[in-house]
Amino acid sequence: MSIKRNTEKCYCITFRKAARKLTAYYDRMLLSSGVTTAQYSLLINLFRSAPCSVTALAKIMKLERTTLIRNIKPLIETGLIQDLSKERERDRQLTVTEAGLTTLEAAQKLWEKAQAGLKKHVGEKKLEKLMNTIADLDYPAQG
Amino acid sequence: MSIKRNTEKCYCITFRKAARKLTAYYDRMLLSSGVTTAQYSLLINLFRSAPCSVTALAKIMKLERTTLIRNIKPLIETGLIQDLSKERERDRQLTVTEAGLTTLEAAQKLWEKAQAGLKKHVGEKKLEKLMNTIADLDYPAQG
DNA sequence: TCCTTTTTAGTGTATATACACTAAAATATC
DNA sequence: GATATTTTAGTGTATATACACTAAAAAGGA
Repeated sequence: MSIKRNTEKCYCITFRKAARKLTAYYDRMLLSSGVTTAQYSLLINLFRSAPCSVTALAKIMKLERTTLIRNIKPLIETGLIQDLSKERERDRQLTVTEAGLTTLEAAQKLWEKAQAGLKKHVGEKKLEKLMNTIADLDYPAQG
Repeated sequence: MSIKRNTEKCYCITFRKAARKLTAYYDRMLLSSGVTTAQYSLLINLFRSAPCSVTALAKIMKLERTTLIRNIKPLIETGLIQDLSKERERDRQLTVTEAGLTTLEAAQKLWEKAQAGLKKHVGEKKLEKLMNTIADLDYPAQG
């Protein structure tokens, strides 16, 4: 049994914590719109591509399709998204509803404030550099 | 109704995606140990501080206490963690079990490989810089 | 046309996360 | 010592995520 007590910081955990903090900031900013940051992302992406199937939207958003199905659910229930496809039709035709557009408009304004606030706080150059770095990151297949 | 179709990339969403990818890489690396990266993190942190209450561990890990309670559950069920506190005692006394230590030892070796693999792939300097940047990030309170 | 393959959607189950709330134990205060 | 306050744990509920699997529709090929 030889377990090291002191190890370097875990890159993964550090990253996850930062992502949570950042999410909390954005969610706080979007609070009055009634949607979360993930939901805003879903709405704006659907808005751009509607009418759109779940699979197509998942590809656009680079999200697991089954995750998207789950994320869409509360938005359909609250009437922000609707499915125009017919009974027994395979491809869904998701669109943003009128109510969804109203929400989206409000959320976008808040989101812009969030982006601007972050830029101001962190520094745009630093932020851009950071984003470019992490967006390009890919990982070893096996290690 | 004025919703912008083309906006800059969302810093939050970009970050979340990167965190998911990174997590997938670490989880893949730890697969044969039987624990996820988050569970490894929990185990090693508890190992360092045991016996330890939920609240204390949450502070150490900078995690929501109620989140930790939920994360601990499967580890108690699979016998990797145990609670030595007595009936009706308030403070929990969480410790890593023998089985937990065995798992932890294996997981730590894999985790080290994951860290090393990432360093090699991304470049240690770049990675360190990135981590320092994101660890220090804090966010506007209101925007 | 019939059969096979591919595509699409969805469910079951699980981890990870957090907020609001309750319950109870421990501590402080009078 | 009795009461008020603080601390600790835990549950209810919800979003976010992903893997394994099933079902059914659509497309392709013989």
